[in-house]
Amino acid sequence: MTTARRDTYTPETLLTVAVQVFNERGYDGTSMEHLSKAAGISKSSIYHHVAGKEELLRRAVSRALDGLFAVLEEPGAIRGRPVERVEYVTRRTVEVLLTELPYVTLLLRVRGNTRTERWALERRREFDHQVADLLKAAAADGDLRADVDIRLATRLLFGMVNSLVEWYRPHPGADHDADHGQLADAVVHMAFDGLRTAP
Amino acid sequence: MTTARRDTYTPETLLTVAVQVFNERGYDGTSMEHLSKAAGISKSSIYHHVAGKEELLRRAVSRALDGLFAVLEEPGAIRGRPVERVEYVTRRTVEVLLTELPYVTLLLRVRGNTRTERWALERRREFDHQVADLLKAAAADGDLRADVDIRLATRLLFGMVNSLVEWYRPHPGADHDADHGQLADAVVHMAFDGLRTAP
DNA sequence: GTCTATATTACGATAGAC
DNA sequence: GTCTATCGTAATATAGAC
Repeated sequence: MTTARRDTYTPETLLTVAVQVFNERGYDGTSMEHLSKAAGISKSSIYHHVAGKEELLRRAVSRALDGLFAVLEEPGAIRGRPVERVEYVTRRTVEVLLTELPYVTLLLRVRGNTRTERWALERRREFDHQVADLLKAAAADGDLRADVDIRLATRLLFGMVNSLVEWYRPHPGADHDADHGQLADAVVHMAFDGLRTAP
Repeated sequence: MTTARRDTYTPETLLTVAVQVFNERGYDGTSMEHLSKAAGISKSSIYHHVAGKEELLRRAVSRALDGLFAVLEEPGAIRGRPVERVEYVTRRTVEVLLTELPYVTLLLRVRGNTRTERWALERRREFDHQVADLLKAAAADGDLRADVDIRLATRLLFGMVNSLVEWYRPHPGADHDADHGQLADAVVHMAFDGLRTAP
């Protein structure tokens, strides 16, 4: 395949740089000047690769959404008891979030000012809705505490999962898959079993 | 005291309008033009009340931080077993977050591009650190599951709590105190006891 | 593919009249 | 306290040379 070293940009490699800057400064707080400095090429050179700032945003959130929706198609998400499927989806969502960290981070910070942003928000809602349906089925099976409001539980669960983007940073030179798996386990454990010793 | 109706702005009443727009469009995505439209006065009139955009941000995040830090001074946060103090602080943090919703929302979205933003981030970290210390003490007492990493648990707990700003909207004409209390109960219950039926 | 130069618009903030 | 008019700067994006 291609070697890692590249001395000319493609839309893909440029995206890597752009998403990092977007996440540091915020999308609206990032100018094409900021991007050009970070990429080490001039502003006009960026326009040679992409149509503009919003295309970079669209590519980034698309990648994040594709990763998340793919989880819902995996065998573990469509077979078995609902409660097991929910746990599977939660675990895999954490893993995708960590693997595609910069892209998901950007997705979760979108506000809705442009058409692209509103489209992203809509697809996010659709994902959340599908997981909420799974939780509902698990509750109907009696596998979740009866006093839990499902809509609320879904939101708190995602709140916990999504908050990972606020602090997680990959460990240099570590086994990322193992790292992500452990973190996913911790999230699932806390969400479903709680923090307390003796319930 | 003063009547609710005001036909001229004060820094306080202007802040109410500004924070709402900031939360809808993002701070960086909000121009003085946007603010002037929302407030129904001209841009230059805004400068009569406040020094500029950043002062509005500073006032807003200060209010949020003051509310949060005040929780740590309450009797329930400084007396009793650590595990009870953690639960108390969690519950009260939720309540303050809901009572001061627009201000805390803005605080939680600050990126660090200006001096004001970096100051806000620093104070937030300090608050988180103090709660982490409480959790640590609760774990030392054996009141939290032994396999839980405290640093991680703190982050997930705050992730869950802070995510409320992403979807909670006050119910018009409802008893807000009761509403907030119920939500706080649900959050504490999920965090400490989990979602599952039979652990 | 990358550059310099520039068009054009939007932004934060100020001046000064009323 | 609010306005219109405007300044200076920084933004997105394009033109055209190399």
